[in-house]
Amino acid sequence: MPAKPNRSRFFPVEDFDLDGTLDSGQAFRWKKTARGWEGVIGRRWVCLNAVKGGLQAETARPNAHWAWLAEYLQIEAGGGRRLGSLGYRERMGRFPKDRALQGAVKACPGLRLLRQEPWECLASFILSSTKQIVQIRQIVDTLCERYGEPVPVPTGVEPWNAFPTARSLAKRTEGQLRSCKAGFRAPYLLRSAQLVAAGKPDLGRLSSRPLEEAREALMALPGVGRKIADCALLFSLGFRQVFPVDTWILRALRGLYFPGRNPSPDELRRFADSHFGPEAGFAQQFLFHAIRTGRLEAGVPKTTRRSGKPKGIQETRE
DNA sequence: AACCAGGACACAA
DNA sequence: TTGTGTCATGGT
Repeated sequence: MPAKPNRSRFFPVEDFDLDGTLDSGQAFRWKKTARGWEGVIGRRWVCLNAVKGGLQAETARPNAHWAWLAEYLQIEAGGGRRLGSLGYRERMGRFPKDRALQGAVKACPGLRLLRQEPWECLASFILSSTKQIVQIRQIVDTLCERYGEPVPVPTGVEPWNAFPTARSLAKRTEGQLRSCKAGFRAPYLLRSAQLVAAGKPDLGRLSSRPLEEAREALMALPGVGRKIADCALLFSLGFRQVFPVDTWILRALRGLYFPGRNPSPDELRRFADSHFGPEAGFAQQFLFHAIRTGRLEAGVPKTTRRSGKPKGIQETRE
């Protein structure tokens, strides 16, 4: 069925905000250049551009099929009809109809969830703790530069490397990883790489296991707590119901859903699990991006002490 | 120039 | 269980 292998391909899709999605803190390697959004997926260099009616993709080598890219972007692979938008809107239709989330959705049209390589995603988030997104990118870039395999790029494009495999990182020393500015995360990354390289756990198989088992397996890795495990589950293993609670979301939930109160992170996780439903992770990405880009005011100063009584959330009727 | 960043962990109380 | 200090580095 595939046409003859080609280096470029048009994906008809509506409601895909490429800028927002590739710069929303879920993936850390995309760079906007004069050519477009450049990045590496697996061992392939890719350049993406938003064009009328969809996305235009360019690769370095001809592709017999493009399923790998459709999978990453979470859009339909088929050509011809316009696809990808239906599922998108259907999923948003499963969101709760509260004012805060609906505001975030309206503020971030076309924001999408990607499906990344599990190891790259997990390793990136191990490096994310108490780091700003720009700094995570910097560490990841350095790791790729030093320990990733070169991938083919078109002539005239700067060299790109793949994200280093777990096996590659497992061979390094803690000092080497620290010199990539990984700081206190270096031993976590090293030991996790060694375990993953040994198949403990086999990341590729986690996506077909029950959520709790997959989460438990991830949290057994050094440097992987609840939040980082949840990011890997959501962004790379297909568990769309998982709602990672980080400092941004913590403040957002408190400000938007519990004004005047100060629930614990654990309580907020329980609230999120019961409130946001089967697309909770998708909802989280809207809240996160809306708050982080200043399009939605959480308006709550950070506090460590908790007090106050619960207030009902605001509901808007359809 | 302080303050804080898409946290995890060991260790109190 | 829930609360603290610590970890390394750099942006704002």
